[in-house]
Amino acid sequence: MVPHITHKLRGFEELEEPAEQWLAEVASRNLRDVRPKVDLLRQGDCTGPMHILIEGWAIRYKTLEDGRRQILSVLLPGDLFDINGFMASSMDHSIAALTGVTLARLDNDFLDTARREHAALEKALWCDIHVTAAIQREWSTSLGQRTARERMAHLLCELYIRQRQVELADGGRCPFPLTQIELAEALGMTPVYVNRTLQDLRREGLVQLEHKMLTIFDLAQLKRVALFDSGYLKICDDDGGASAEKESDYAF
Amino acid sequence: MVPHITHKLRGFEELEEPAEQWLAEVASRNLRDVRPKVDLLRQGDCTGPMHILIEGWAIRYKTLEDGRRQILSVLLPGDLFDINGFMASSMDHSIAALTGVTLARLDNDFLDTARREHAALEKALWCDIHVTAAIQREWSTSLGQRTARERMAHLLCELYIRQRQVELADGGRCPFPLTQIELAEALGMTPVYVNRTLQDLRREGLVQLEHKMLTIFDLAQLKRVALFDSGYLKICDDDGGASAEKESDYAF
DNA sequence: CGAAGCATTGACCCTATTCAATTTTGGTGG
DNA sequence: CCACCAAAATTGAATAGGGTCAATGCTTCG
Repeated sequence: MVPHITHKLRGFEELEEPAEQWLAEVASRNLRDVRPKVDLLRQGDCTGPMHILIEGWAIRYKTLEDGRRQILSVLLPGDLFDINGFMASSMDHSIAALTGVTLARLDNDFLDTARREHAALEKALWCDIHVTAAIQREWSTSLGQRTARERMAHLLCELYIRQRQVELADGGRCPFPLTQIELAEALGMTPVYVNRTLQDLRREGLVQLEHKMLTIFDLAQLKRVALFDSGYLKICDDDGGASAEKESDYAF
Repeated sequence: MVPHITHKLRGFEELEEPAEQWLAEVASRNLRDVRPKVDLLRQGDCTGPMHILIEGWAIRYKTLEDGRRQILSVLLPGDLFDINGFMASSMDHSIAALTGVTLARLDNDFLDTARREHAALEKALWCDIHVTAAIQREWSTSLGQRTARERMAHLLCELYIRQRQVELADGGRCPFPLTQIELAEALGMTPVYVNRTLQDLRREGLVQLEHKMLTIFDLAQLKRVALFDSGYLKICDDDGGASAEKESDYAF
């Protein structure tokens, strides 16, 4: 049973067998389960140790004094946080479990050990950090420049492709536990308009969203709608007419 | 003549004399001047070596296929880029000189040397990276949740305070070379509305923006308008009624 | 002194918000 | 298995925040 993070890191660097074993081991030690909606780390807290999200979805978010909330990014199985947290400073944002989640807490020497003993893996970790920052920038671009419809399409593409990278999506279908309210907080729009926007996309036969599952009927077209430029995720990102076929063709 | 970056890093960690000397030296070697509006690094390029921005302003930005452009952040004197660039991957965004700028190119072993020989300085560099990421998140929050007026006020606060950290601002006044068009691209709004928003803030006696200089008449009030929570910059951030007085009181 | 870029203004319009009501879903306990 | 409740999804109508278009004035700089 290969953990999700391994799939993701393989996309960045070829990993040696010992590195994969070590990774699988640290990803199965110090596990902790957290119930849905619980904050893992709150704005103002001291930063904690590094973690891998093993199962479930989490979010980073920021709250304004008056209660408005912006979801800053979505953490999927295989994602790391908080890197760099080790330098005692305080959190500028919060992290919360969206669904029930399982976390693996990493030892403080995780990065050092990776550097010393598994060079390729360390490089892959840096790539991952780099991609994480690129995702953040893409969100800014979406929020600043894309219309509601484009933003929605873009987020659906991102979350589908990122899940595909960790083997959680296939044939145009993937888990999608975000409520419309949460989508609204991520996209900087109102729940009402999220609903209407989703209906438009559905009516056009592009996507379907029910029972916490997303189905993308036409990924290529959805990407066109989103002005989605896959470069920033730097990995497998084929599409082809029907998203069910042609699941290969890595850009890396 | 202490370089701007030294002022900033001092805000994060007490620096030893040898560290400061080394920093001043690397900040004065391998200098390069670039004219206004020139791209330093373009979307799709391979990432280059690390640099310090010595003088002038630069921007990170991202362009959509159809030409829409989002400014992702503003680089001020003393800012570093691109950290982590060393791992051969391609740029997901561009960096351009906004004004004429002076850059110092850093050797590839810059971070390693810092780690080996100037521990406090290395820590300060990590803090800086951390703050840079926090700024990015704050922009997302602005773009997603704040109104045009709040966003504008917030950006003015940010750029004033960041300049104060590198001794470029004082008594409510600082350089401000952004055009209204560029402000629009940073704030995700149109130039026309930027103009109207600025006029509102001016009419209320909060700010003035002319001859590439920003004057903030009432920082405390401007922050209130912006829902500005200074924690994310983790440094000097007093205000007090009139922003001209009481330039002390560090939060770090 | 001319031209290009930037700032400003007015009028109109549209995307997305607000408010409020209704229906559906999912989870819980009896 | 059904009844119940809270949370989420959906709908409609009215509205506002900010965009669009187009014209004019102002700078700056070669």
